[in-house]
Amino acid sequence: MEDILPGEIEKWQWIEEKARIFFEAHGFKEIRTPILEPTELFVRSIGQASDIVHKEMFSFKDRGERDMTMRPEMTASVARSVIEKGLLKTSKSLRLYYMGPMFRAERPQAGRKRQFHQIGAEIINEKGHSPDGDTHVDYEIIALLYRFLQYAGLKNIQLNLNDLGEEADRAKIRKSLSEYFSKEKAKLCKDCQWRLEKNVLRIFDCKIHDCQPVLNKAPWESFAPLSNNFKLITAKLDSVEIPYAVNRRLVRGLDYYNGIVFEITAEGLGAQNAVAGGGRYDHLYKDLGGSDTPCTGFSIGMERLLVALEVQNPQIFEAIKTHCVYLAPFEETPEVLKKFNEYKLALRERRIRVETLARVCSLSTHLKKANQLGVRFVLILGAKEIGNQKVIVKDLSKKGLEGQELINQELINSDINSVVSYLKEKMTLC
RNA sequence: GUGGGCGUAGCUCAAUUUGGUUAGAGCACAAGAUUGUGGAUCUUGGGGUUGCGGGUUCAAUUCCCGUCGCCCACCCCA
Repeated sequence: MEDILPGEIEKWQWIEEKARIFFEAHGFKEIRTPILEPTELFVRSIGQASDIVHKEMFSFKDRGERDMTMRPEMTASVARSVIEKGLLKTSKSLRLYYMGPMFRAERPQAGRKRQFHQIGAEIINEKGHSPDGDTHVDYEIIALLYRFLQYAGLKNIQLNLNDLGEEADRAKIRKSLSEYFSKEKAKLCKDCQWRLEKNVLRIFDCKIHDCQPVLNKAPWESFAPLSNNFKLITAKLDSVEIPYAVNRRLVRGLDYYNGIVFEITAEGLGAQNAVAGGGRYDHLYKDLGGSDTPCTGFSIGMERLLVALEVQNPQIFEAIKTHCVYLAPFEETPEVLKKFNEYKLALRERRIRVETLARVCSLSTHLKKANQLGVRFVLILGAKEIGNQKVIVKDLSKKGLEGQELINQELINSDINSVVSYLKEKMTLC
């Protein structure tokens, strides 16, 4: 588990702000639930046989001997909360988003932490408009995820889709797959033989070389051809030019998924290249004691998203620098010090971050300091400026005297708002 | 849960092969050269329980045992 320190936290604040703006604009409301839940919640939702439940949860008994678990994902917690608080009694459907820490006790690896963070969204009990039915909601959640990642600045987004089949057919599909793999059992690795007993779909995740021929020859298509709904969804994605690939071997490790599932991968993440994943889960609410509630949702790994963004474009977080002004008074006259304090106060009152050295020192020392602090703009203030009724705004991103501008100081005195808005405009332009 | 690798200054590493003086360097940090224009250079300075515990030895960063942590991959997921 990791500390997130100043210098790094700005990136997190940046992506969190983007997420809030984006999801609120799409009609989603934030939900926050406790990190601790009864273990039973995750066993019933994610599934007893899943890797997450049987070997990756931080679980313990509390003082009342209750079995508690630190949440390994958020969908089950959201469902629990919606059912418990009766949110669907006062509104027919819900659009919720969340962000926060999740916990899985795995062996660490590139792009994998035991405490990691997710941003996710769920569309709950929203029926699509006929004649497309629920497929419109599936399309919307996929498009939402895709557009958000674009908005965050991610490039080369690879979207993979699969259709796990309609509920009515699921038992049949599993049975058929089990029959097929049982015949080939001798050719499968130990893990796959275990999966055959516990959860046959997961066999498709196997990367062992010797298993591949058997997996590739699995007659998926004859048992579970792509449904009409799936075709409707891909047609919609085609129409808005969201590229995707159909991957019949994409199965997910959380048992509550049915119907369409999806995953997004990005480059630069090592072996753990999945940035986001999700899908339809129509039976979770009923399994947890609620009523029949069709749902779909996704979650994004924040650590992986930040890594991918930085790998693709190392300059992407530079913009964070611009929201700050350095004040450089370098002559110790009463007039300079008085002006210095006026500017400092005025800027801070307008919530512009101001950096400065506590003591008066040479201009070159000030500039050096401003540069170290990663500040973009410097307000230069000396006796000459006082005399000229001007102040110098220096843009450090430009070399030499190129990025300097003079502002009439009377303007600043008579209307501080105009100076602040001048600076704010400069900052947002960056 | 499985396999491999690594723990020495804030960071990246050297010294360990063959045990031997005060554990070094670069970067970063602090002060100055430098009181009107930054990222450079030079000088000086502060920084270490060599992951932790035990053992062998006159002597352990170095050898042995244990332990903890981290990294990479598998499994699986974000």
